[in-house]
Amino acid sequence: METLLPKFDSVFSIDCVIFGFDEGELKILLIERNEEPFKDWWALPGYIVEQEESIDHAAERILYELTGLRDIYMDQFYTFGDVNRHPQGRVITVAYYAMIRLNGSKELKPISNYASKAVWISVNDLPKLAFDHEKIFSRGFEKIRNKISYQPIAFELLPEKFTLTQLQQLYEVILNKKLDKRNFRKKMLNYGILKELDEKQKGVSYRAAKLYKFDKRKYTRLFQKELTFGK
Amino acid sequence: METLLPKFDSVFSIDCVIFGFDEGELKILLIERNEEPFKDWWALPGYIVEQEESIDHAAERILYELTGLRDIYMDQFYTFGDVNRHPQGRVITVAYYAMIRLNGSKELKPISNYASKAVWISVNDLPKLAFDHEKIFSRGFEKIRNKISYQPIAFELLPEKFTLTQLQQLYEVILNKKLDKRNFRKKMLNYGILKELDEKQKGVSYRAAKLYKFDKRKYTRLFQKELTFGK
DNA sequence: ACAAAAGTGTTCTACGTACACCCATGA
DNA sequence: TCATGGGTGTACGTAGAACACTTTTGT
Repeated sequence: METLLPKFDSVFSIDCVIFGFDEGELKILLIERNEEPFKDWWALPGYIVEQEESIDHAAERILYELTGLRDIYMDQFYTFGDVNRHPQGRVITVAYYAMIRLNGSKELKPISNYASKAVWISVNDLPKLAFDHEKIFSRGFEKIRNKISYQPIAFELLPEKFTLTQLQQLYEVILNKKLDKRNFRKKMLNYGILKELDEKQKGVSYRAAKLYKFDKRKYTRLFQKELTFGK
Repeated sequence: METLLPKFDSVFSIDCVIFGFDEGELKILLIERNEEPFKDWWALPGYIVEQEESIDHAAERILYELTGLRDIYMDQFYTFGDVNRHPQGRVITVAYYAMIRLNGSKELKPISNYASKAVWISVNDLPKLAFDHEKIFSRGFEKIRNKISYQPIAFELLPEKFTLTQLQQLYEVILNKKLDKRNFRKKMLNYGILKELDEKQKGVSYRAAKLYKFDKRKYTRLFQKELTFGK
């Protein structure tokens, strides 16, 4: 391909804020870097975009390399382009968030070679992060906090079958406030996007709760537009 | 600066969707390119980010070169990174929108040399655009349509002193629907963020309307959070 | 006097919010 | 039988939505 474009010493990268919900806590996936710079620091999973790869594809690839998962809900949310954000040169990074169903079976398969390990860490308990990754995380968190109020993204984080209490807990940790149980349930059920199952929770030492499913079919039929959750 | 980073044939650029409101119409600023590729096509104003320049700075620079204006409301909204979006190589572009007070005096000072002219064109009457700029425009328009519902960005487009009818017209063109006059005025005035002036409209051949100002001081005092306009 | 837009209130409905107790289950 | 969360209803206040006529001003 002929190019008339000027050449700069510049690189694109992708960084991902990958959310999971487990044991009542909102977590993100962090890696421990085993490359300079910031070797041995915690960082968001991310890497350089390849020459012949779209940025969406790069985001999916990075997620796959770390988790073995495909077809995950991902969304681009901001691009960070300060001159000195990377100590070794000009790197502009496009940030994505993803939401993963942890399902108890949260085994990670880090196929990647740029991370010595990958772990889920509660968003309330994050270590210092490499580069400007704390800023990136904050902005991503703000984004989903915002989005959960008008889009049904919460269901991406829950197991397929969940109780209303689990759903409420998830809203509470993302919005960082207590919600009223009766009001929450009334509102949720009123939307008509939950399918009540004939099944109950198992293995709890108290009254078992009914299980529900997110009814995506009904959701898209009812709402071309948007909901307002969690307010 | 030592660099261990790989080198790609890749370039960052910025593209801007610059909105203005004039004669009851929402317009954007387009340039006619005088460089290949897409020479003589209409395009969004945009250019390559310089080596030692942040992307926010690049966006402001591009706006300044075309309009002579600084300190304008600008916001990054999406990054477009498909492999073949530029015919001459890999170009990832970060898109910004801006809002400009046209004020009748809408003279443009295109200091730039990559555009043979720049004009304001109604969003309802756009020509075919170069590259993927139609996609970029649509996404930017969607973004402000969304944002105007919960943030007071409309005032960035209006003259300092405006009538309630002008304000309503602006909401109507952005939201693309008719609003009820009485409800609109009641709601707007209830927020308490408009300052009623002792002045009236001039030069109209019918009953002159009261002029208002956006009271930014009151706005920030009242709302740490957000409003919901235009619904 | 006419044309054009300014300006103004009420009613109904829907939704958010506050609030506390009994129930079912497993240990 | 006890501990633990599951599950439920009412009353109030607020905000959005529907809806039409009179007033002012310049020509």
